[in-house]
Amino acid sequence: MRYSYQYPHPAVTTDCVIFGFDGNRLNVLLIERGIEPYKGQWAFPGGFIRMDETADECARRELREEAGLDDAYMRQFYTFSAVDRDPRERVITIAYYALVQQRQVTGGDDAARAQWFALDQVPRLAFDHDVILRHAIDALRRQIHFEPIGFELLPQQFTMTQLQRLYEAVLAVKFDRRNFSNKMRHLGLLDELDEKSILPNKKEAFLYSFNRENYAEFKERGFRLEF
Amino acid sequence: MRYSYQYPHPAVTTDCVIFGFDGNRLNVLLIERGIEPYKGQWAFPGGFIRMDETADECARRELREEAGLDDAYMRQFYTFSAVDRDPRERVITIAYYALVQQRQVTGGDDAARAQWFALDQVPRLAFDHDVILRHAIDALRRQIHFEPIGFELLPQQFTMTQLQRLYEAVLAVKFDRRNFSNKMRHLGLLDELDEKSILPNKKEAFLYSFNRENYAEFKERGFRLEF
DNA sequence: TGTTAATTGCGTAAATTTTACGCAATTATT
DNA sequence: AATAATTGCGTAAAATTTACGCAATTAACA
Repeated sequence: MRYSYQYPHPAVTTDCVIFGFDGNRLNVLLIERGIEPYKGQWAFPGGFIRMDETADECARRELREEAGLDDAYMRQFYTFSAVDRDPRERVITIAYYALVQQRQVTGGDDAARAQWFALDQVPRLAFDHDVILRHAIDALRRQIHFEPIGFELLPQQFTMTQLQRLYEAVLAVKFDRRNFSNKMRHLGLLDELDEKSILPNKKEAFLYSFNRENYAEFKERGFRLEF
Repeated sequence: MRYSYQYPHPAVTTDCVIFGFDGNRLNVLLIERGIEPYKGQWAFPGGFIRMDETADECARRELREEAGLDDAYMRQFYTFSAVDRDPRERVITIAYYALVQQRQVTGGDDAARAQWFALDQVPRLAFDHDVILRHAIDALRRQIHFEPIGFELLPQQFTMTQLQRLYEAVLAVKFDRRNFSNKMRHLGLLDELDEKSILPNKKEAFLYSFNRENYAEFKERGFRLEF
């Protein structure tokens, strides 16, 4: 008991919902807790903020320490402050979601066990992390309308079908293959590459990459897919 | 110095950007600080979170205490955590914006002085509140595409022109009067009332009100105005 | 009181975008 | 060799967006 204040202070943590895309479905990376409370249950990587780091830095550090992930796309989406969301003490958590290429991480490292779960197979989570997950999905869906966020989930080069599967997975809808392709190509967000893909069990297809020059403008002006 | 912890805890506050609409422009309500730091400078109403209240409750309490506002529409939009954003100690603030009918509040009450400022006439603000304001405007613009948020800023009954002015003020664009009206009426979001308005210096016009039944669906599915 | 300007209601034609498909060519599977 | 899946390239119809016209009413002002 070494740090004292005139008024009570809550503890502050960051938690990070990590979304990955396996080419077909959207998944989340969970960590099995090694300590109480909720020992043995699944939770998002996260931890207490240090006095010399911002929330962004904290979230990024936890991501590295607990999930072995560097350079992930991250976004703060909500701060959860229910009074009794942590049994130990008053803890307010600043929640982020991250988008990563799923193959980057397979197992976690260190002591903790990390595992990918499909969105409809997520077990009961520690703390109020169920609530946090629901909010994260909502935030991601909202964001995907305004920003070409999905590109963070795909490899540098991808086929149109891969891109479509991603959008379908995030928004939980189905698009017409030809219309999706037409719309995407006319948006100017993609560069059509000369190469073609060689994917297992697939016919070869054109490869695309993300056009960084137009990225900023689409972030500003927003863009929307039919649905 | 009466509250001690094993690890250092940051202080946590909420701050609230209050948007009002005067029929023509979007304004923010600022409070002149009566105490150090930044005494005499303008800032958003806000204050330290209590251990028995959520951030939502805290923001609502501060709104009532400092701006005399009850029942405002409020929304958390970002948490600011720069290490030295407060000269006193490490303070993390959970930021909200509120939408109110501007006539509800004129002057603040209590000791503090409250005043409406047009967005382009906001003075230098205390702390990092300039940054917070910028983020709040961005968040509001983003939100207005998905949710019929603007209705919180208008009286129960309003004319189509009033609604258009509101959207124009928030998005900083101009719409064609006839197209705006057509689109809005076809959206099904409005109830056309039998009454007509009697506004000063205006020709009488039909009054509309917000159709609460369709509100939820539009929150879900989103809707977008041309621009 | 007469004239001008602003405001409102009600259109409509053209341009653009969305939507719903067809069809042939290539590749994997059996 | 036959069948199914995948991809590329269209196109016509439907729906929406965009850019205006025009008359009627009210306010403002000479």
